[in-house]
Order: sequence, then C-alpha cells, then structure tokens
Amino acid sequence: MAGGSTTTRERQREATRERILEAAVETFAEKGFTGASTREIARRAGTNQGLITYHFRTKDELWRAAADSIFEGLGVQLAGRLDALDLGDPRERAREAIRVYVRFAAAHPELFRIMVDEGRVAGERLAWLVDTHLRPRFDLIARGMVEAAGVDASLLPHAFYALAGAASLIFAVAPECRRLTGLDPARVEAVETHAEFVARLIVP
Amino acid sequence: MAGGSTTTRERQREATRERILEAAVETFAEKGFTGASTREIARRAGTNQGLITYHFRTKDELWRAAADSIFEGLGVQLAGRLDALDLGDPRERAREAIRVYVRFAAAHPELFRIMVDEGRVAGERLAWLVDTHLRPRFDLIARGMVEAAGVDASLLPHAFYALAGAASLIFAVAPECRRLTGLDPARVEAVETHAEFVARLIVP
DNA sequence: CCTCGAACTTGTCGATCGAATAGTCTCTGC
DNA sequence: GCAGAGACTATTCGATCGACAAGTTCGAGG
Repeated sequence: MAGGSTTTRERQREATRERILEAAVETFAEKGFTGASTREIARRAGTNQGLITYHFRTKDELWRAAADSIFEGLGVQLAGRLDALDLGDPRERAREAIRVYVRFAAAHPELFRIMVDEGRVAGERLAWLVDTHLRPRFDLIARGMVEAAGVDASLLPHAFYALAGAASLIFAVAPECRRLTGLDPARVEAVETHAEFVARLIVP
Repeated sequence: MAGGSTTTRERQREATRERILEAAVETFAEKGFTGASTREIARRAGTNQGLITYHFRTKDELWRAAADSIFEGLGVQLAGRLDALDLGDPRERAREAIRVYVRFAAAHPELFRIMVDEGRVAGERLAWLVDTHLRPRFDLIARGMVEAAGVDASLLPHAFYALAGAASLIFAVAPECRRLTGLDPARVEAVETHAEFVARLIVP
C-alpha cells in the first residue's frame, strides 16, 4: 500500500487536514476546549466550518487529533536531542536535560497550556490525555529522575510537577510576563537564561 | 453610612452577592472566562441567571469582582502569616516564606488557574489583572527575593515564575495528578511534602 | 472524453450563550 | 398599615455554538 504514488487529490487532502490541525492546536492552546470555536479554527485555517466536520467528525475528535499532533512533536524533538548528550559527569548531564526541556517548553507552550486546561477537571478528555500521552512521558522522566538525579520515589510527583511548573509557566503566560515584568520570554536570550536558571535551581 | 444598622434587606442582598461571587470564583477557575456560563454560576449559587445581571451588570464585571475577591483573600492570609516569622536565620526564614506560599497555593488553586487562563492572550482583562492585582504582589515578592535571598535583579522574572510554577502547578491540576501519579495533592501530608520539597529546592 | 466519487461550500437546525425587559414579591420608612 | 422602593423571577431577544444535509467543484480511472 505504501508506495510513493501520491495523487494531487491525496496531497491536497493531507495539506488541508494539516492546516486545520495547526489552527486547532493554536486555538485550543489559546482559548481552551470550550473557548475555541470550530468556526474560528476554520477561519484561521482559511476554510469554512463544514470542512472540519468533514475531516474530523466532531470537535472532540479534532481536539484529540490536535493533542496527538502536539505530543508527536514532543517525542521526536526530545528523543533526538537527548541522544546527543552522553558525555560529561552525571550532574552536568542532568542539567543539560533540563535545559533541553526548558527550550522545548519555550518553543511549544501549547503543551503546558493544554495540560493545565484539561487537568483542572476530571473528565473523559483528561482520562484520555493521561492514559494516552502523559503516563508514558511521566514514566520516562521519573525513571531518569530516580536513576540519574537520585530522587526518592515517594517524591516523584512533587519533583515532576515542580520541574514542569518551573520550566514552563513563564512561557505559557508570555503576554502576562511581558506586561508584568517587561521581559519577553520568547526572546532567545530569555529562553537560555531561564534554562540556565532552572537547571542551576534543581541541580546546584 | 458606617454604623451597625444592617437591615434584613441589606443583609440578604450582601449574602446573595456573596453566594454568586463564590460560585463565580469556583466556575471561572474550573472553566475559564468563556467556558463558564452565567447560567451555571447562577445554578451553583441557587438562583437564576437574571439575578447576576442585576447585581453585576455584565459577565465581565462579575469576573472582575471574582478576581478582586480572590486577591483580597490572598492579601489577608499572606500578610498575617508572614508577620509571624521574624526569628531564625535568613535562609530558614526564606524557606518558611516559601512554605507559606505553597500552602496558600494548595488552599486556593483558583489564583493560579485564573492567572494562567488570562495570561495566555493579551487583552483588556489581562491588562486589568496585571495592573490592578499582579504588579503590587510581584513588587512585594521581588523585593523580598532581592533583599532576603540575594537574587540578581535581572533574574527576577525568572525566579518569580519558576517559584510560582513549582509551587502551584501540582495543585492547579489536582485531578490530573491523581490520575497520573495516584497522589492526591489536596491531602495535608501532600501539601506539607510539597512545601518542604520546594523550599529545599530553592533554598538548599 | 466523460462520468463518478471525493473534497469542499453553503445553508440550516436546535441548543445555549449574555443581556435586556417586564412583572412579582417582600421588606422598609413614614 | 400602607405606599413605594428595591430584591428577585420569568420571559424573551439576537448572536453564536456544534452538527448536519444538501448542493457544487474538480481531479482520477475507465
């Protein structure tokens, strides 16, 4: 089935789906599930609302596809970068892993935003999000924390959420940070400063 | 105006306003501004939707009143508790200040939730929130960080958001934490463990 | 070339949103 | 103890939501 034969039709279909998906990730990250309307997503994607129902049956399935898309990117980027750092002493390696995580959080604030949005109230979407995407990542990071950083197993939830919060919040509320402190967290120097700050915070 | 003479009418009016306000804080914290409907808030308060329009003119003003209510509580609680700790060495005092902050974040996750909700997109509500409530608190905490903990002024935004995120995230996404890790962050022992963890993290 | 199915557009449905209105009830001041 | 004001209810409005169904366009296979 694979083969390279992609007809014009297939290419356009996939391109349209991708445009809608990108707009969905953006909009869900900004407004949350209820706050984002399928009409606005369609407008950002440059089409109409009916086309969303056609490609993704419901708003709920569109949201799941958007979440899949976000976590897919996370997997690729983190895996690739973490392979590169195998030398140096364990503490420096832990610091570098944190820097990588902070840089990712800066580049993709959607992840943190959607986690906070859905994590507040128990429900079907939260259950799906945790079971499908969060648990595998958590297990991976937790193993690293126990083996490399020597974190006590009973403290794992605390360490995980403390790290996630310290690393991501400033980028998730970038407009607020700009107005409150004058610092634009999106600038490269700000990202590097934050990465170094959090790395030294957790591994002094 | 002052005087103690509160008629039955005045008492009931204030009691109703308070019930609506509590329901509003709850609902806005759970669903965000657009996700929360005035009808649901009225239902939680045990009245009808028209009464909200009567007491607070618009949904926007109700939201502002809810934010006022949250930050009023923050001011009272933090001020009272921080006065009590004047002895001990500076590092231990800084740790205790962090513990107080974590306990507050655990008791009032609404604060963090509303901050993240509104901080994502620049707008009128964010501008009002920052100028009215956030900036005074930030200046206070920033002064404490510079004077007591010796944080470099250029790192203040990073330190502020790292602390806020590390302290609050686990409580803001309590349902997610329960499902992901099995730990219920609302339990007293969990709060104290997190307080100690973050305090030792930032002031080793 | 031509038709057939897919990708896509347009229009509409019932439900629900925030807000405004008119009407009801109850406490208060004279 | 009665008239009036103010707290509260019931109803309705236009706008917008997600979902659906009918049309329109257009590239691919025979």
